[in-house]
Amino acid sequence: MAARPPSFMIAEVIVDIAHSEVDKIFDYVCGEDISAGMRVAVPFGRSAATGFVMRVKEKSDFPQEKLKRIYRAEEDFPALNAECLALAKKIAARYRCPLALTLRLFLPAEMRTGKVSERYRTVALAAEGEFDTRRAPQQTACLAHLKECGEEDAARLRERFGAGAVNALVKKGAILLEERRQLRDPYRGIGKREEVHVLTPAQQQAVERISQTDKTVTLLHGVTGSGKTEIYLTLIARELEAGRTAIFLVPEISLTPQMLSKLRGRFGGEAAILHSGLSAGERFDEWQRLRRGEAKIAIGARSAVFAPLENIGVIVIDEEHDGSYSSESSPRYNTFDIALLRAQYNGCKLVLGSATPAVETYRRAVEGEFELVTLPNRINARPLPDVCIVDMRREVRRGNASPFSALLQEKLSACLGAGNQAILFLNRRGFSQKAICRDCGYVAQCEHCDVALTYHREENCLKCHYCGARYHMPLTCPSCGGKHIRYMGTGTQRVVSELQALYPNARILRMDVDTTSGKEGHYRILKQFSAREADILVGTQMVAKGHDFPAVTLVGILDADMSLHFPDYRSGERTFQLVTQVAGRSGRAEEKGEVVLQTYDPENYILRFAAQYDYLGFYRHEIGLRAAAMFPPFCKIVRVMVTGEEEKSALAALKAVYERLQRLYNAHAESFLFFNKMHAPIKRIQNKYRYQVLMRLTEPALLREVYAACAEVQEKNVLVYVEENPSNLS
DNA sequence: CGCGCGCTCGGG
DNA sequence: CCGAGCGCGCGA
Repeated sequence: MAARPPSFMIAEVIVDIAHSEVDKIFDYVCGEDISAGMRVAVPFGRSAATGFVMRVKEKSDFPQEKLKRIYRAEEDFPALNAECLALAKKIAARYRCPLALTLRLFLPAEMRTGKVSERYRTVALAAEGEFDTRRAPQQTACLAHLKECGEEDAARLRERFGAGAVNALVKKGAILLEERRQLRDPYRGIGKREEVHVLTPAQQQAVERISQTDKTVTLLHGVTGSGKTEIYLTLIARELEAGRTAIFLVPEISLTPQMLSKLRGRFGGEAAILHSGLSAGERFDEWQRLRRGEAKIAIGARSAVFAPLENIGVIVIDEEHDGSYSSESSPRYNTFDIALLRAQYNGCKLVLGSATPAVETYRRAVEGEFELVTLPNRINARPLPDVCIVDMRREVRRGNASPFSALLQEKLSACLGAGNQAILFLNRRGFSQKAICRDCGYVAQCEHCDVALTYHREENCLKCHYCGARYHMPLTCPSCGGKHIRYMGTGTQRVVSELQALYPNARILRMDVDTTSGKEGHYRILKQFSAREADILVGTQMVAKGHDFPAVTLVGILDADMSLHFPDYRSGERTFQLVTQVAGRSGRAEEKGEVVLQTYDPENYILRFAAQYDYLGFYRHEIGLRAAAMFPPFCKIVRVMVTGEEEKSALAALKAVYERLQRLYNAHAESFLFFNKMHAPIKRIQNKYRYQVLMRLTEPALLREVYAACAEVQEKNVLVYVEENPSNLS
């Protein structure tokens, strides 16, 4: 006779406490009802904790008598599947963070805190057979009603016929009560079932190339309006037909109701939406639908990459260049990295889409690591708007001190005269930080780093955020000797007041952080503008994304180069993306659009290429510069941040981590382009002192050691973390 | 992370 | 000699 398996098992548990001290496996005794991936309640120390079952085994190496028993399972199903468990381990190893932290990524936060559970409603059904209700007219009526409509919500029944009558009927056995799970359904009713669109030959070809390539990753590079979305939807639909699932990722802000309606229209209830705008209950239920396999497509911002799906057929990352795909808190994962792991695990395709791909992504495509599919034409061959570059230095010389060039004023008048709408875009990135000469366009730069210097008001000096060098403020321009050196751009408020003076009859809407409170605020303003309650919309970055305004025929970019000299190696790339995106707001309907691009640097190659919609030209130029200066993708910029409220302990931690890193530097000096420790450019944020060790590495494998060094010096009161190619060096 | 144990120091 | 304060290490 075969040996019977033991009636109890051992569960390997990670307690849900995000601390390196308890980041290890604890063995517990459990029954047959416990399986890997389940959340469980366990005795821990002198109290209880929740934990994740990583594995179930037959025998423990830990002394038998010391083992305790799991109290219970938190749910009757494993919250995490095998893939999620494997992924959580990989992410924890890569970013050197406690496993509990990465396991949490896979669950809706509400589930952990226990504040949310499934919602049930009670349904009443009429039972078979005859029941005596002769002396109770309410009961008779109730039963008749129930027989007629088959079933009814119990609460409504009580409301109508009285709780007493209903309870009596239940007691008699005339009514059966049944608990049913009820889903809180966000966006119920939006999106009508749509006919499947017929693809253009170019779209069809793109779909086939993506399906047939043997590369895991495809970069779909298509100009605005080239129909990328329809390609994604077709790929997703194909996978669903084959019985697989899909993840569709979009940048944080682009989950507009328009987009949702389109997806719902195409996929109906098979699409589950995960994003921050949902209520806790809704998010929990959408997650639950995915986990149970009731929904097959997860749509959402970066966190949706952790969707509880199995058998994934395709993962799409739309607008792949968008900064919101990088996490800003621990673990600072990159959505692409996670998506790639999942694609490899599932043996499926990962599609990256953009009109303006990140330089690093495009390089990986041209180098052959990714399949590159290009859509050079708009779907109905409608031309892109013409872009006029205006030299603002000439405007200043002519005595025009207003934020609007003569050309822009002329075109604005024509636009408003024709009854159309206009958008004025104010590029506030790097606002009030750089020193620019209003006469010749000179921008103060660091001697060693080839990036613009940042003006520090409190010390009245210019600093380089890359090497920490300090410079005196120039009184006269070193280039032309002029005295009109300015430190500030123009705020939206001033633009609006000057605009109103020029066009007293125009209805002007302003959109920036001051006028928008939360996401609702954005939305309200965009809706107003869309409903043509205003003629001109003045705004910052926010106006660039989402939303079609068919009546907009003119876009003015007031200071296109404000983001150009931002102290970030990606400032050129960002400017190109921004200009392309803003220009895309003009002329969406029949009428051709126009764009006026104002700049103090009209010769700038980025603006030239952007005005021509020449991504390839931009890329070739930019990659050459990056190679010459040894910036990413030819190196990795790594910043180790040390922050803490006590200056002393923060400094001690900085010293400790610097010592370890210095050893690494000494051993691999040839792989370091730069290595230094210093104050972070902003020395204190929210009462926390900030120090940093800045490195530029040519050998990415050294990153592991950097993470290790940080994990070693991690202690309480101080936070030590690693940023890879940080987008914001403040 | 949260707790208790034990070491240390100060008071009468 | 005893009590309060804090730092360390444990938790299965």
